[in-house]
Amino acid sequence: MPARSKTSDAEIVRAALELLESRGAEGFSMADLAGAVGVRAPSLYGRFADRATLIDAVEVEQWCELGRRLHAAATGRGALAVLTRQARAYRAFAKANPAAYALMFRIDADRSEAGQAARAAAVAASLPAFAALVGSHAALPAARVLTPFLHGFVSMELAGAFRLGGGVDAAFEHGVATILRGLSRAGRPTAPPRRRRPRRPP
Amino acid sequence: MPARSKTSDAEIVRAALELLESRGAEGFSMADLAGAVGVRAPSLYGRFADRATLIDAVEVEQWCELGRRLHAAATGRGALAVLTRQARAYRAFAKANPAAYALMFRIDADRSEAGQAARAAAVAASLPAFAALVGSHAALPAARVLTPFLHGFVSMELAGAFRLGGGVDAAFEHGVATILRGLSRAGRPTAPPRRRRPRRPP
DNA sequence: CGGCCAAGCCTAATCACATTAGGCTTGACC
DNA sequence: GGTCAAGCCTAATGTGATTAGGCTTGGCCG
Repeated sequence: MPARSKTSDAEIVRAALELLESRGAEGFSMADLAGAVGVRAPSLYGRFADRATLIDAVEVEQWCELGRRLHAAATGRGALAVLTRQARAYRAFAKANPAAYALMFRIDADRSEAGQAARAAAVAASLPAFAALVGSHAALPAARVLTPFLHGFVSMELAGAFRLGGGVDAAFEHGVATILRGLSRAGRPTAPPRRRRPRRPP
Repeated sequence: MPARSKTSDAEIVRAALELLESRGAEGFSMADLAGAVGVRAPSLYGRFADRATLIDAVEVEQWCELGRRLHAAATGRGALAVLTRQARAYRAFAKANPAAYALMFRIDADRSEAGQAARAAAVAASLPAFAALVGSHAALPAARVLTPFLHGFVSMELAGAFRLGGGVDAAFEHGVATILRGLSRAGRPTAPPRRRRPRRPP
């Protein structure tokens, strides 16, 4: 590989994230990004097909990061405690990286393979705790109650909803607790078995 | 007012919404929009300061529309039934107008006054039902559990999450039911009174 | 009735970016 | 000591928002 690089894919992605966070999705230009890593705009196209691809790479990176944090929050025992910790980690991540977070959930844009995978991996981080809480059969439906709440809550928070007064932190804790309570009591989705431990000896 | 107009603010907003829905937020250009209402791009600037202002107007219009639908769904009695109906109306609206929905919750962009108000009005449509369910004291915290779930769910659905299998419709119903169950049983947020009907005779 | 004037449009710039074309340099490898 | 691909760069090109300046229309006032 002749001619040593002035930068790297990883550095570009990192710089892009930084720019995105500081100036918002608007005001983010290829030229600025290039400047941030010490090259000219056209040089970026040797590494990423176009702006969309680049942004996609940032998104993937952020899904991985979120996955890491959720895994980190999964230590300790007690499904309720773990899920609560993960919920807080999730919100903290979103608030610390609002632009990236917006990216991760932008509605348009077809996802790349890598994006799908990274997202799925992140989401999967909390499945074990759900399984412990409601049984492996009901884990996915249960995740589909808390996860949307988390996403909805932080995205509304970031979008500046919640202006009717009252503490936002308290509302969050209240929501998590309410949902976990609703989940742990009863609440089978369609028609799974009543209890775990199937296949008893005949 | 001399020189009769070829179009109107309202028609422009309507056309913009249509374009937005059909081509996505990208691919939406002032020139296309102008063409759709029979004028040239620069003429739009006589009515809206710039693209952002125009998009804002679309957003406000959509908040009003959502508010109308939620109000329409609020008929009939039984707080649980009303909230369930509103939840379905909410999801139906989002799925029918995905681009508009994305607009309504875009994270960046400072909201205009009108935007704030329209949003608040829409959100307020379900407060009475929550009050009936959990008492007026706890209505707001309760709304802040279900509403984020609704938003999170449909926005994840639109963003193409939920690929791990299982019926999405069923997951939605399950989520709504779970949360309403969690809310109706117990679940006071911070430290409000145990029961309604305060102020008993001394 | 004829002139005045603002509203509403239009055409022709201007500007900011993304993206492409074509070419120079460097250093690994022969 | 020459070859060649990687990695950059400068100079276009193209698209889309936005601005500048001017034409037309029709209500209204004398």
